[in-house]
Amino acid sequence: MGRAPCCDKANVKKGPWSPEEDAKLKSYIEQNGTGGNWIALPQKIGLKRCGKSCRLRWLNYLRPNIKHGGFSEEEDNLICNLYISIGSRWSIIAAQLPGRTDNDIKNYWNTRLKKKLLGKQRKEHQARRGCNLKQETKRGNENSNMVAGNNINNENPYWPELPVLAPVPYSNAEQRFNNHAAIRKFLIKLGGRFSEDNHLINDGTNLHQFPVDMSSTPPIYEQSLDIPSSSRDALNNSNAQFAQTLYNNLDGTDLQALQGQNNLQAELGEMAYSNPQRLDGLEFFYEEDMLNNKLGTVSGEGVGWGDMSSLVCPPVAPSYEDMQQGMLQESAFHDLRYPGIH
DNA sequence: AAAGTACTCAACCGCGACTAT
DNA sequence: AATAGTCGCGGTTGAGTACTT
Repeated sequence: MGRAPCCDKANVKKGPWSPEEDAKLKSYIEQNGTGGNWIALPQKIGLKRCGKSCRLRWLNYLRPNIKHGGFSEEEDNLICNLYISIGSRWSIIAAQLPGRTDNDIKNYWNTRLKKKLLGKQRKEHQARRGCNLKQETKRGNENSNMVAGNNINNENPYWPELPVLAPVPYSNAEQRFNNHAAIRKFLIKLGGRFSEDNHLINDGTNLHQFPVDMSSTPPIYEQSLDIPSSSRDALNNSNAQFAQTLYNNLDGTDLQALQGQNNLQAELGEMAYSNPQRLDGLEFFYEEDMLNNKLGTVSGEGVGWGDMSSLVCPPVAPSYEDMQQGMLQESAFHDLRYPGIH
C-alpha cells in the first residue's frame, strides 16, 4: 500500500508561481500566519497549490529578509566547515547563515562551491604533479623509493598516494547519520542559533520562524554568537586553529557523538566501498585516479577502526586550503594511530 | 546567427520524524 | 500501542538563461 498523497494532485497547479499567487500567499500569512496547517492553507485562500508547495514558496522566497546570491567568503568558509563537520544537513547549515535558506545553500554548494574547491585542488595538484615529474625525471632511479607521503613536511603529497581509510565498521550506520541532538549541541557550542532563538511570526507555530529584523542581525560569528572571541576571530580569519579551539571546548560526550559525523574521508571511503555509485558528485574530495586505483584494494575484511570513542577528532578545516590540508592531516593522523595500516 | 552545451535555481518528490487521536 | 495526518528535510529535476562553438 502506497502513501496517501498530501493533496489532490489532479487539481493542483505546479510549476513557477505567478506574482498574483505570491501576493495572495504573502499577504495572508503576514496577516494571519499559517494557522499551523500548511495543507489546509491553500484552500483557505483559494490557491490551487499543494500545501507543501506553499510552505516551500514562503520559506524559500516570500518570507522577509531572504538573501539570494552574493555569498561572501566568510559564508563560503562557514558552509565548507559545516559541510565537512556534519555533511549535507542543509537546514542546520542554513541556521548558521542569517537570511539564507537551506535550498539556496544546497544549490550554491552543488553548483559553485564544490566546483570552486575542486578547481583549487586540481590546480594545486597539477602544479605539484608537474613539479614532481620534473624532479623525478632529474633524479632518475636515485630516489625511486621516495613516495609523496614521505615528504609531508615539505609539500603536500600527491593525492593519489594518500591512503584510503578502511571502511568503518559501524554496526548502526543509520544512527550515525541521525544524531541530531549531538549536532545540535555541537552547533550551539559553535554559537549557532536554533529556532528557539528566533522570533515567531503571528500564529506562533514553529513553521515559520525567523529573526524579526534581519537587518539588525549581526555578521556571522560576531556579537550575536556566544562563542569565545578567540574562536570568532579565528573563524573570521580562516585560521586553522579555530577548529582546534572548538574541539577544545567540547566535552567528551560531544566528541563521542561527533566522531561518526565528521570523518568525511572515512565516510567517503566507506561509501565507495559499500556502494561506489553513492560517490557521484563527491569525487572532488578524491582524485579520480585515487578512487580508481585505491578503492579496489580495500579489503572486504578491512581493518577495523575499533573503538571509535577513543579516536580524537581531527579539526574542522576553516578554509579551502585548510580543508584540503585537513584531509592530508587526517590521513597522517590515521598513519600515526595505525602505523602500517592503509 | 544558430545550434549545442553548461549552468543556475526554483520547485517537486519521497520519505523519515513528529504529533495528535 | 497503533494509526493517520502533517511537517521538514535532502535529493533530484527541468525550465530558463548564459556561454561556447
